[in-house]
Amino acid sequence: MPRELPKQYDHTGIESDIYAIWEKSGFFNPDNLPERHKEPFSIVLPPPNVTGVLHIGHAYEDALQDAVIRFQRMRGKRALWVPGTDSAATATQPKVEKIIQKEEGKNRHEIGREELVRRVAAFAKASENTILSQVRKMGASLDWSRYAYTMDDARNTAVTTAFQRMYEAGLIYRGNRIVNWDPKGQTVISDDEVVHEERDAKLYTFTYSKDFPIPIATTRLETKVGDTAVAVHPDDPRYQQYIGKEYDAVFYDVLTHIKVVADRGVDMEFGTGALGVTPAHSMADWEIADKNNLPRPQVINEYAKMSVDGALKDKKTTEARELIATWLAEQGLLQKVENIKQNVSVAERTGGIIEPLPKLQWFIAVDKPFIISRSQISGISGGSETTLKHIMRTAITSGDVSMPQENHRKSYMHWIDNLHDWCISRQIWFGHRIPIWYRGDELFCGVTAPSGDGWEQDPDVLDTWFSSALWTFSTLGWPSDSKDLKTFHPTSLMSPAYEILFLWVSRMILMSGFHLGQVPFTSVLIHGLVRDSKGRKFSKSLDNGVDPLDIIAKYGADALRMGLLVGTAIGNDLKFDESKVKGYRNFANKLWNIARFMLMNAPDQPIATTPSLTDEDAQALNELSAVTKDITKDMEELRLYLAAEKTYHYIWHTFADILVERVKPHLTGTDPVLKESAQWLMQEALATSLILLHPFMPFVTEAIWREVFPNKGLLMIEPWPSA
RNA sequence: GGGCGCUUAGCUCAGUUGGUUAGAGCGACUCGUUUACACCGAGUAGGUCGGGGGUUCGAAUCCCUCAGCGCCCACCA
Repeated sequence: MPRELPKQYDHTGIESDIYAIWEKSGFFNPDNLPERHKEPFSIVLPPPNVTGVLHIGHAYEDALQDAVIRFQRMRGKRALWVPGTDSAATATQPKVEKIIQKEEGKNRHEIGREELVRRVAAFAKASENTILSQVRKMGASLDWSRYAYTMDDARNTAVTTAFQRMYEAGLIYRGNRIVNWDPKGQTVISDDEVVHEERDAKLYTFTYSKDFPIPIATTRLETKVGDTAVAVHPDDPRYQQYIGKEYDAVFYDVLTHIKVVADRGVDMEFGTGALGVTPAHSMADWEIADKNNLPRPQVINEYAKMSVDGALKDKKTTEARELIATWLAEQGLLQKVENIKQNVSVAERTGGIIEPLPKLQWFIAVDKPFIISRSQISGISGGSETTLKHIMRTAITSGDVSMPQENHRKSYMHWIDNLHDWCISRQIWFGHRIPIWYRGDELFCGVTAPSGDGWEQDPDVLDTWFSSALWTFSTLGWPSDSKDLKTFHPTSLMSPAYEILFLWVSRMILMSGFHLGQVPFTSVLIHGLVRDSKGRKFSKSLDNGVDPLDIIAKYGADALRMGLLVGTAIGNDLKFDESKVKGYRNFANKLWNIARFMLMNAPDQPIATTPSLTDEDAQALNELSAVTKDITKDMEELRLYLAAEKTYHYIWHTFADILVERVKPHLTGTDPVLKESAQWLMQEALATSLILLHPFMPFVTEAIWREVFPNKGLLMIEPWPSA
């Protein structure tokens, strides 16, 4: 008796039912896959923020990676996709602090470190389920049994072990350096978290005192009480005669001692051609002072207030600037004041104006030679001398990590060339605390606290990217020599947004290279950002957000996945277009109706062996086989947008529009040969179509598969046609 | 200042190592109540591939140049 499907495909309900069936099957876990799945293929999900909600960018990333992992699984690979979440401490702690401030009127110092950390951790854990259930809604075939969290025990062990080993290798050191201090967030931030904003500023030209021969220009008068030198270009005829001379001056009410030094970095054209050197409050000046062995007094503190003794003490920097300007004018030392545009460094997260300060921080030395004990990276042999920077460069140039998008590869190499030591300490409380303990002059570095009394742990925590950098192997059991690590590392693919190429991708290469002598992944597919229909980034202030869950509710996850993937070359930004998603909802219905039609005209049982076929039907199957081959190649070479579009096109404009129409009379006619040939064609074309489309639209294809081939197993592990 | 891109139909974009009349989706227009589907079907219009020059038998594709747009990095005190 022919079965009959409803006239319309309704994704509501079906999607969660299908996901439950998949999860129950156990096939998300490669250990449960049938015998034929031998060769490993692994991806580690870029962990979303544990306190976050699924946004359209995640949806895109999930669609992309799930398509790849489903394809590889059907091809017979031992496919593993590892899920996880990130504590994202620098985002999470302030969030919780804000809540506490609002509800209890207390700041973090009133709460205390231990209690705050406990609360932040609890908050993070409580929000975990939100993001995880949302990722499930996308249809992501993640192995939940291997779920990892950056702050769970296994990952904590990995982090402290990694720190200890690098410390012992001499690659982690503590140093006094000018860092980007964010007075608002009360922490150091990395260069990558600093943004530059153009602001109006006043450029003051003045001399320190009446007998000081060289005028200098600055926008930051208040820092000048901390000057210890004036730098001029060695070839500058105006100032050559003064090089090496030293002067005393009472600047405002601070006794300063200024030496004139030569430095080729000084631009003779800018300002007066002379640079007032403030070693403690400028990166460039710090280096000049270092070269010339000059003192480096700090005159501004962590709260962006003056710390110099005298009348300026505890004044805000802006206030001190006004006071000094007035004083200079009164003394007749101020030559001119100009209004200029200036780029101000601002903390991306808090909006605080960066105050460069000298601070004791922990760093990873990227240029320091060390002996790598073992290495599988081409061009770096075990036991040879190398540097972390060299590893990061070689991983790409050797091709061990394939980064086929040339533009991204170029900017990666350019970034490596300009890379400085990585400051890994942060002055917040929630996060991986630096595994260093002090007792008097003693210092201990270890995975666990030292025994004995009087030890105090370093108060700082690690940059969140430190733990993220270990992610490909910390999720697979490292530091133990686990089976997973041996089987699935290096992972097969990493697919991050270009935003985090430097922050994350490069640092994974660094860590994996040092700790395992391996690359973390063998290929990188960098994707673009999802923007709104006008090409703007999604942001709260623009209120242009699109909630993927709303879209899923309206059109289904399958349609959303297609809408995100089709027609966008991977690596370029894409504009989110709801009408496109709607189109793929219609497509799901089209496919559903092909199946409906087929079932209406099908024999009771699927035909087991090829019957005698008409020439036309045989040719149609040959064409399908050619299409399959083409699509398979696109999938292998990660041209997912083409594979998806071609599949769509075949199903709608060849299968539905041409084949179905052509065989209709045969199916309803009386010639048994024509009829059986047509039935076979329908059955085969549908089966292949479902397989080809499954990586992109897993729900509707699996749902149809269950209706049409109830005696077969799950479509998600159906073998991909070998073509 | 250094680096990387983009400019193809009204809109959003493909075009996979240069190869026959440049493609898709959406939109527009015309026609269609055929029992798979109106979340549909049949069809039509629409592009000198940003401008100019060059290489080649052949260029949207390679080179030079001009114009416009964007991103990343650094940052002048």
